[in-house]
Amino acid sequence: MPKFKVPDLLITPRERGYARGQEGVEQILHAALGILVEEGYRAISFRRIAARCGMSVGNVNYYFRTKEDLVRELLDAVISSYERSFAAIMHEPGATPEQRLEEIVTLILEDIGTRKTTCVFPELWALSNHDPLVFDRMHELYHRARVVLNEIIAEVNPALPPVERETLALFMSASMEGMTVFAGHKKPFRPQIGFIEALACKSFVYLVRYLKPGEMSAWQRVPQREPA
Amino acid sequence: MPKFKVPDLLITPRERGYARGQEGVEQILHAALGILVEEGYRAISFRRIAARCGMSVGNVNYYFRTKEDLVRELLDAVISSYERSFAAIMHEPGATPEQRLEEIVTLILEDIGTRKTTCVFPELWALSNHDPLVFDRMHELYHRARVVLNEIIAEVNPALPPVERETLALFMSASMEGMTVFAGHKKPFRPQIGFIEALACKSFVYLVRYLKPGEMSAWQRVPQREPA
DNA sequence: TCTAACTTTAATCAAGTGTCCTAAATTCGC
DNA sequence: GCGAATTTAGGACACTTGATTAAAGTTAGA
Repeated sequence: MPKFKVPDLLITPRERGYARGQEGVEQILHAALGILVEEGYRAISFRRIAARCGMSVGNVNYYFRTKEDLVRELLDAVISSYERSFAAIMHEPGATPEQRLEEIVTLILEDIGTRKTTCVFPELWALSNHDPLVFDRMHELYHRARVVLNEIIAEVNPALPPVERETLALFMSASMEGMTVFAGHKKPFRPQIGFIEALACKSFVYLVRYLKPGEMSAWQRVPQREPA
Repeated sequence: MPKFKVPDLLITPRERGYARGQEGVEQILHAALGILVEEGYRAISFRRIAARCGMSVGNVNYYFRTKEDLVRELLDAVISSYERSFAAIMHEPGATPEQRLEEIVTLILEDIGTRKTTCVFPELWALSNHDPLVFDRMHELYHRARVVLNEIIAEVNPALPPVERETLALFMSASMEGMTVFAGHKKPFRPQIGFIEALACKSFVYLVRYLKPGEMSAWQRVPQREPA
């Protein structure tokens, strides 16, 4: 049903080495992803990866000199895959903004139903609380997602000031991400995803269309103060 | 500004033992929470807890015979605290449904701004993917949150069928939870929380008020099929 | 063929884990 | 203040697991 599907990993080919070697890194990264999905981030180790893809520990370590290298490349492969999907939607010709919005909502809500996404993203969110590198890379991904939403909003409702446009994009993105915990893979509300998708689409389209410039600012009661 | 604030832990007193002992468990649980917040779930260990609250390892082990006991009681103390807050709002007399809805939105969006919540919940979401006990306890919490929302929706829009009411409650809950990653403690959009709160309140109130019975079902295009 | 790329084996070294035990110290109701 | 119940310290046990490396062997492809 969905037009696009996000691939598990987008691995950038190495510039040197045999074809066999490329196969090796891909095996390793897929094994690492498997462990991340099935047992969580902290379970990733050279030993476990080796066991999972029938390699020796030393060989895994040959491809990735340090664990940090490995994890960085793994996250990058996961995240890049999403970025390419967003870019595809953005450059899709001959679709109305509303159609593209519904496409994005469908893409994301279908994607959070996969085991990979349901498991990997909460892991990323938790990690990003302690690891600045993960924090940056993850928010770069979300930024690109919002760029697409922003563009759609600007097309439908050009009078809306940038701050309000961006807040709206953020609201939509966060709403969908939040669904992961409730309507993700094997989650209690996955069966209702049809209702959820419909509600999300309609309420987003309504907001995008009929939100009046300045309205959001007017709603705001007392400005929040930030603690030092 | 918010009427209610969710306490860090709600610890049920033991039935036997000295007062000193009760102090002990509280020290331990607070230390464990601190580690969970600062270093993540996997960092919790008897030794680290002991170090953090100036106790001996043996003593921590005396209060909690196994690590599983400790973690279970910790999560329960965290979660119970929320449940009590929801109950407080539910039984608040003399407030219109809309007022109570705005109160809940404010409570939750303020709460996700605390370091504790921003760190603990993503950890819970990740854990619940692998640990059935965490899964159950966490979804029990969210269920209670939705009960409150459901009641409000039913008051404002009694004609709405239960399924649609529940989907709407879910949508609101998930939208707010999703904000944790973006507008939580030290997250990029925390400063815009005023805008976000306003947008959330207004769009939720709008949905609750003007959603027509059967509308959600009509929007749904093709029913999703579940993979075996 | 011959060299660069791969692969294994085995080992090192370090840190950490939960749990249990004993013996001393302390609470606190009486 | 007595004394039993409770709390504390400290260490020992018995593992598991971790990243990383060195040396030797194998394979691929120009």
